[in-house]
Amino acid sequence: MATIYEVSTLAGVSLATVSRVMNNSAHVTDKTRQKVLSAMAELGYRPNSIAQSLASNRSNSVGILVPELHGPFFSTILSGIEAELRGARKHVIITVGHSDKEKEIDGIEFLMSRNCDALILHVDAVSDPWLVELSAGSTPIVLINRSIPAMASNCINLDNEHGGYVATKSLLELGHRDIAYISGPQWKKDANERLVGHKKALSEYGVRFNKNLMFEGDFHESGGSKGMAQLLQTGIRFSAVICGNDDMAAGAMDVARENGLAIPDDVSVVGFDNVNFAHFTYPKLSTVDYPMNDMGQMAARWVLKNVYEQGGLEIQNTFRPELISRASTGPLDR
Amino acid sequence: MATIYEVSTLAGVSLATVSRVMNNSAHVTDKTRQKVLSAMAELGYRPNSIAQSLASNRSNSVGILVPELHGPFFSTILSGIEAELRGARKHVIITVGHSDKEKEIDGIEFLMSRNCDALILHVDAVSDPWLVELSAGSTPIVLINRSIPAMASNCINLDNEHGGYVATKSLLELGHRDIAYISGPQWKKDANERLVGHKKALSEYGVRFNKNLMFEGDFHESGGSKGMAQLLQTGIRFSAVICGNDDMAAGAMDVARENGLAIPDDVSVVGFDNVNFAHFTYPKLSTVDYPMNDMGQMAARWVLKNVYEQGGLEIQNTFRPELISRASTGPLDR
DNA sequence: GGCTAGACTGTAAGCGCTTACATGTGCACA
DNA sequence: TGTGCACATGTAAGCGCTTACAGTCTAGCC
Repeated sequence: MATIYEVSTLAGVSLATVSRVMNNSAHVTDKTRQKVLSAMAELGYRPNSIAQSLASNRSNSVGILVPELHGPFFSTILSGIEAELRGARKHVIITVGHSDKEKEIDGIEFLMSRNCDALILHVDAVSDPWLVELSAGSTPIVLINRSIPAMASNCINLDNEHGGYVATKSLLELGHRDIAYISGPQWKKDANERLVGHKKALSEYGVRFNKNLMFEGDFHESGGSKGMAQLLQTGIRFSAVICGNDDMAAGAMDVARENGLAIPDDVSVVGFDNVNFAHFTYPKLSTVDYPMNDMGQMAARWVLKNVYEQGGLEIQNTFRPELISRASTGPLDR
Repeated sequence: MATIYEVSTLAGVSLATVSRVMNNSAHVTDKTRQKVLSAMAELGYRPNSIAQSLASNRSNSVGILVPELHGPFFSTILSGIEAELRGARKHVIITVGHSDKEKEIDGIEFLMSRNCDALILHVDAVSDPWLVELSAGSTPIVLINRSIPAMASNCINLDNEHGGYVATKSLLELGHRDIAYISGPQWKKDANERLVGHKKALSEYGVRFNKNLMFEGDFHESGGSKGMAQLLQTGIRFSAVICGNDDMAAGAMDVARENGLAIPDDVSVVGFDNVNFAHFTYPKLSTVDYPMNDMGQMAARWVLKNVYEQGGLEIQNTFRPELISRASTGPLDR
């Protein structure tokens, strides 16, 4: 691979001039520029971005950390980030945290050691104070799907509480009063906030939260299955169930059907996230729309604006989810 | 951030010794090693991997290019790659090609300019000869889901033809003879090979391929919908339809149902890929299992073996898909 | 013609590491 | 005591760029 040195000798100019042409960083006469450009073309020169990065202390790459790579949720976020950054000729280095504290820290350290210009993190396990401290360092940090007051402007998050609220309210409006809830793991903030919204809606309608109608799942399909199985076993009557995400909703619907329940006639089901398969389920799942792609895009835009100083960009820190009403919910009729 | 220089002065040794401790590259007395290690710990030192990479011409990172980031298919492949590489403390830099020639080349050039030690590519648009030439360069290349005889040992691929074959054969065995086919874009190799397998099975059973029962889709849900709509419009009778992938199968099933057809009683449907939502559809989709995770893992393993010289690894270049029989297919009864 | 400002280009010192080579040390052996 | 050798450590030259600073050249002015 040709180096800048070879380009400079072929063009008959100095290294510095070649560098200037590459970076448009100073006045270079058109004639010189042409010489350099044609030398580059002749040699098929491409700058070594590692060397650029070392010399300039800027890598034009943004580090991303997500809990998982597979599954529709995070891949859609990634897609939003990548598309936005790619348009600005920046690139992504992706790491996985598995919602595990050590792995998250390890991943972040790796990204920092790669001189990333900024980090976009979807972390679950590390603590708020740790993140606040991290963000006080020299590498800008954006948090996605997490809200920390001390660094609010670095957070791109969903109003999960509102999501939980609208999900529940939609059922209340349909006349349901005995509403079960299969939550995500409560140590995850988003799962917890959704539950808070649920309770808020209940209390607005004067319905008492019945903790026997709640099951704490794991955000996976199997958690939904288990949850539904357990709820049915209690023998307590319920006409609707809200699930912390769509995966669990799918599991819950399966088990409900296996137990001879018709959806939505016997039990209405609401999910959360509106992932790609939500409209493939049977019946098609009513769910709370999580604008993952948009939020990924917004996180990337934050970086473009605050790190790469691109002008004219509006940042929206909080997204308000809406209910997507499909066929898995119906009015209470008895 | 502390540099190796600060570590060396604090430990009272030379730069070279610190480097040796980091890389276990030569004999260093235990006493010296301890001094260095504690100096590192005291300073919270982490090596700058950009500088390491420039000096050693090795980046410990593997470049990945996939057509898309969103959707279950590629994200599962990525997940397989990342997990395997992560275990070996290697990292991934991910780029997207959008099945567009220019973007694919651009992405590959970016990855090479980042000094990736190897590239794992899922490319659709660039030509075989171009890839052969690329792979003759100094950066090792692995192709995933593509088979080029001239570089067969660098290819990790699915026997797509066999997949198309088993899908069709399963229907033939159920008694179907009028079998429609909604293919992927025929310029994509995998789509084409699946079709070849389909025809092969037909001819084995003495059934003529009817090109009026074929529709060329785009691998997206909407392509499946369009395909089914068009097939129904022809008025030609068919009792089963095979789709080039699961997304199209989902679209096709929807349209079939909208037209009053029962699945599988009026029409059997088979998909391809077995993506995450295949068992969420109604009825649950019979499909050809594409071991995306395993293949991603295998591509990563190839790199571990051939680039990072990790011993004891078996490479399997071709994977043979199997049919997953679910509820969307049934015997022909008339 | 001599002078100066401003535009262009070159020189060289790093960025934080790795590594070939040189040097130093201690020990076994004759 | 001298020799040779293996092991431990240091020295310094890069890796391919960026960029502060210095130098050269031209045009415009008195």
